[in-house]
Amino acid sequence: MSTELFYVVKYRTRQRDAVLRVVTEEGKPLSAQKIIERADQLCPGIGAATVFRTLKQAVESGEVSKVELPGLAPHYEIATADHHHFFVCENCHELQPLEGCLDDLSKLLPIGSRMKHHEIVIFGECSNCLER
Amino acid sequence: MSTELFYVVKYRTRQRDAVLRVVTEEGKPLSAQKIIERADQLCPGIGAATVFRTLKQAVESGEVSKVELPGLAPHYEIATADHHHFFVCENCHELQPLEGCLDDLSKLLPIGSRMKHHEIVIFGECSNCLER
DNA sequence: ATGGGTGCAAATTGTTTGCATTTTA
DNA sequence: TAAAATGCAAACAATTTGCACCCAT
Repeated sequence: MSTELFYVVKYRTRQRDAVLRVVTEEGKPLSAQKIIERADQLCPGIGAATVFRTLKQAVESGEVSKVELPGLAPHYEIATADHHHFFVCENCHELQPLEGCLDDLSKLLPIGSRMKHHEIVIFGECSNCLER
Repeated sequence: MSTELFYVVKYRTRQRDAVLRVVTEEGKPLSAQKIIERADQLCPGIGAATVFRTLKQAVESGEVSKVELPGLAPHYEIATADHHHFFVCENCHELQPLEGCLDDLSKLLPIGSRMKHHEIVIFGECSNCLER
């Protein structure tokens, strides 16, 4: 009986959990397509709509951050408290979080405008790709 | 005769010229949709396909730069020699070119990777929107 | 039996492509 | 008359939505 209840509870949350597990375990932002692909491995037959719905809700609840970078589809990562930017490998298209930031951005700001936030992206080739 | 020839020559380049004229005259990057809209005013009935084709060719020839920013559709501007970034107003979604840049980006770079280029984007509210 | 979660398929949006026609040289 | 440009409509990719259904409470 208790095992049956356990199974039932697991079933109820299986799909949405799979999505969040994928996002959590990766440690770096993933595109929706990658998340769908991996969630489908954990949970075969999961619909893309479910993945998108789950991501949207998780972003709204603050559990997940939507990472938007130039020229790339939106990526998703588990929300963290720290402020960070990304390195984008132009070869393999993987992202790497960067530590630290530059703080003198305001000197670039147009007169009369107010800065709310900013984005810094470094493009190049990652160590993995350079080794080959 | 000569007037007829003149007319013919003008006709031949009307559509593609309209696209480049729109991009040139604006002085800041425009989205494809905005370009289509304005080109259609200059040159009613112009097809979206022609606009996209023209933009693609102009980018390939180096005449126009494709500007990709986080969360925005690609924008297009007349290519310039100088390196610059953009301010994005989150209210009206207009872009403003920024002067200057930050030069110590490499300190953020992951070990073993090579930087090819970078992007800095400042989001906020522009002076126009703040005044109201 | 009520309501949230789900998959499917249709709708949407933005862009690209194929193709027949027009225009140009 | 051969090559380039054009418009239309179909194709496309990524995401969203409508809807009927399943399943837990």
